[in-house]
Amino acid sequence: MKEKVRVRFAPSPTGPLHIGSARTALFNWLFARRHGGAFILRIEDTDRSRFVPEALDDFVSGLRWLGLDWDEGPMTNGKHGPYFQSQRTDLYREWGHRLVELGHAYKCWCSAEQLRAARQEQQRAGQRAGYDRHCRFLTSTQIAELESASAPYVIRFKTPLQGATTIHDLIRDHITFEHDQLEDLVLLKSDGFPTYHLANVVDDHFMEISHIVRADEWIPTAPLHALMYEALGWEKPIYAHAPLILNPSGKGKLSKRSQAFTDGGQEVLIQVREFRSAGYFPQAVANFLCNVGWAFGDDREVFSLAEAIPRFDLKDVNPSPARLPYSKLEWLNGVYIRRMKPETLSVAIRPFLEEAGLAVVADMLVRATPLIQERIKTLKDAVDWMGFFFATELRYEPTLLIGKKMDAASSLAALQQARDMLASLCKFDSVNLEEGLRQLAGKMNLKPGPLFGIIRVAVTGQKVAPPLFGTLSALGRNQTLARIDRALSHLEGLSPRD
RNA sequence: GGCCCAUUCGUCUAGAGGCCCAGGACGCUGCCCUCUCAAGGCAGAAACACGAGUUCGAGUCUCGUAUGGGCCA
Repeated sequence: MKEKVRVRFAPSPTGPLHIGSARTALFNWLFARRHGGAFILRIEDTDRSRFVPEALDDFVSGLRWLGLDWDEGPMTNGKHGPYFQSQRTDLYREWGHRLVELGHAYKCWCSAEQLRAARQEQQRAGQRAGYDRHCRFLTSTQIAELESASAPYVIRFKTPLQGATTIHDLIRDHITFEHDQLEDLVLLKSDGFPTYHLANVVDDHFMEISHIVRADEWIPTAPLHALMYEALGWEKPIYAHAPLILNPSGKGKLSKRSQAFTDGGQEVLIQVREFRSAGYFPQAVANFLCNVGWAFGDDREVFSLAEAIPRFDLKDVNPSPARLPYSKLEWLNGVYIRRMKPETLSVAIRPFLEEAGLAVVADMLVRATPLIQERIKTLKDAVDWMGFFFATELRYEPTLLIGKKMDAASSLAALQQARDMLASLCKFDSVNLEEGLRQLAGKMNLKPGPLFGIIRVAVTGQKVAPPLFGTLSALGRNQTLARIDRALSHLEGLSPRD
């Protein structure tokens, strides 16, 4: 076993950073940090047809946002670069041919038509599908002939026909594959580009990767890779196949989805950047991801990555696939929000308000933030909870102004008296407001609830809003009175008096 | 269809043979607090897929079945 822990996260730049990939990256990172090892970022960009140029930026910003820093890879130094597979194709070609020289791989000249015909023949005969190994058994004269015709070929791995390969996996112990179930897969394509298998094995070897932590879905390729290491005489890394993340329905893996969708009313986020723009904190998302497939211990659910590092071990990762408990993320994000300093929170909230088109007033924001801190679950929630502070004109159904068990006329009278009292109140702060309004309710023989409700709608335009007295005081006397005046005219419209 | 993986409350999980008539968390329900909504407090409902075996004893080990999933076709 290699003495130094070196792990890698090796995404293909085919789209934005997926939450499932992020979880794999997180486990790699935790493992590296736990053992004082290196976390390497490698970009597997040999598939030109699916290449998305913006993907790299998205990976970089997504990983950084989550707090996962890499020791080697794009934008950092490293002795094992380059870290883009597209810049290493000579290496793959070299080792692909070396495998042929060593007798562990062979050139295959079969055309697409030949392959299709062979497959159909196998199906008809009820045999196992897969390449029929035609070129594996070519005679040397046949090979020489094809070589001299310089016909296009691929390089296939020569899988042993008998025996079995056992993969040692940190998360699931041993997994054994019979060789007669394996295929002679393509390593090097006819255009000279490597397949995933070749590039992966070559890179992991030369980058001195000690542990391969990847998703469950790669288990079937593990025996091929192990066989390749053996053929090349290279030391094998240790495998750890992390459980898959499933769709919320439990049907199918989440990775198949590329962007957010709605499932039974629940918004299902897929891309890391979607979590970000939905108003989740990176600490909460990272914490949340840790709790799927792994447990901190001591019945603790809330913790930082720094706290997780010393306790993390791949051996403790739960092998069964899981869905993301999104409702738990909401709760967790709320926990982080409640723990923050209000000033910090208001800074985080601001862009979300602006995004919603609100004209944010800085000191109003600072005054209002404590009122909503324990009520919002995401930063985006702030738009609904404090948007009215910044609205120039409130829009609401005037009948909402009618108090519970009251009519328009009595509501109008109550609001009018409240307005007079608020206008004359000596100090417009929470304590005074509460005292004044409660006294007023008593004087008018009203229960406080209905009265406060009328004022709440008048001032916020909503039936549900932050605590009334704090809201009024944060809003200030002028705004409060102006909004009440508007409400009074609404009520007058509802109760025409002669 | 072949190979492979997995299976504890609705969900995420703890549990490495007796500490488990199974613990925590989210969610849900009820009560308390209360100006609405939250937050908080208290209480509650809720699970070892099934069947054999090993063992004095199995959620925990073995095998089979079922179900779900992955890869390939």
